[in-house]
Amino acid sequence: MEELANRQAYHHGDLRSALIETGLHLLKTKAHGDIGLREVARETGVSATAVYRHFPDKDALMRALALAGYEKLFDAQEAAAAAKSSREESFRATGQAYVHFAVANPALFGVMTKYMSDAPGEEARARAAQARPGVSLRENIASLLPDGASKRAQDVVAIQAMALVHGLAQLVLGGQIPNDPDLINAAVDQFGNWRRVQD
Amino acid sequence: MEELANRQAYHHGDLRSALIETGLHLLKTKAHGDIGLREVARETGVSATAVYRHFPDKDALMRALALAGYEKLFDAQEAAAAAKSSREESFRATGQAYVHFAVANPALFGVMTKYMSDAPGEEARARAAQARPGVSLRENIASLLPDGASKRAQDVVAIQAMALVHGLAQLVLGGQIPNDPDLINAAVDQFGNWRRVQD
DNA sequence: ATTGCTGAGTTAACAGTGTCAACATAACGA
DNA sequence: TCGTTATGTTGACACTGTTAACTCAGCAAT
Repeated sequence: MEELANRQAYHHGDLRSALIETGLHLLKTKAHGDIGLREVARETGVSATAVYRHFPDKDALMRALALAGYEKLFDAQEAAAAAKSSREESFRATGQAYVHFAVANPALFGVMTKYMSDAPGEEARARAAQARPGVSLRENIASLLPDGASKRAQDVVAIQAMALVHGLAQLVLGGQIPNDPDLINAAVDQFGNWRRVQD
Repeated sequence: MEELANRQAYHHGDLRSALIETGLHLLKTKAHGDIGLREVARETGVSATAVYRHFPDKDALMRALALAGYEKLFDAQEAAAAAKSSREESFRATGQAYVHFAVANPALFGVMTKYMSDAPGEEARARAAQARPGVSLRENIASLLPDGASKRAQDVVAIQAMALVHGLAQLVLGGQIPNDPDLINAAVDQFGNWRRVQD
């Protein structure tokens, strides 16, 4: 029986990975709305309480999914920036990649923002992964500033860049601004323009 | 008995208002996390199913709360902008008011973004109220553009302004950037600077 | 090899949720 | 005064996250 085989497989410890995998799969097809602990357990072909052998509670499972999402997002940003040569083009690519990732994976992005926010005693790896997309933007934008720019100026510009792409993503997902790639890209691009003339 | 008096009062039709009121009260004290239909009914001193005489389902109740929130936000923006004289100062004030409102009412703001997004067949009043804060920003920012600015340029700048303030709010609430009013205000202010030099 | 322990899964149950159906009753117009 | 209708009620259903008690595979040590 394949069930027996699966159960034996899970017994070696890859149930945790399997849960995350089906979780990501569910989020890919959901588009909107939350995902349930029982739902992912059921879809994995395992009892609901089996989840608790690998995660202390639902939040922990969702944070693991969020972590996987942030890693995917970071990969997408790197891939987008790799093709570009200039620093400015790299910044634009990473920013646009952020928004496009959110639009392409709305449910996953929702989980990322909902469960990764303010992670209290999370492991260092998780916090690092979450911060990476922001750091990515931060480095690219900092390289565009004048050499003598103050740390304060760098902070402000970095925060603006993060807020711009995060806000764009959220507004498009919320339907408050149309999902028009040209418009989105223009909004990101002109931020780069701004930086060049700024103080 | 006050209970009897309340029930009689509700019978005249102000239960709907009462539910919204206690809902807003609950959101004020919650800080984080969702609110429940049964919870607000219980707190109002009424049975859970009574809610269904005034709202078709939980989503409708939450959208009503979101609507009330948007109206409050708009009032806060107007109050902040009223004191200012120049258009540029008005824009800054409305933008900062947006972020500060979100930080001051995190749970309510969460409901606004979660339930007001993509309202399908909502009444015109609701959509209008939701759009008002954005319109507020839009008008203020448009007035800063050169007279001959294309509609496209206006759209892009308006979207950037909305994304900036919305993103700032979300990032502060998520703990991804520190809740430092000076930093936030600086981020909003320098967006105004940018506009002035832009093409 | 048997024994016993531990890790990883199971079922059963509990509190809580949103929602529906059936019932009660207050308020008002004929 | 008497229905009718709007506005409440209780009871139930399916679902959720979570806990407790149980089963049992697989490995370590005698």
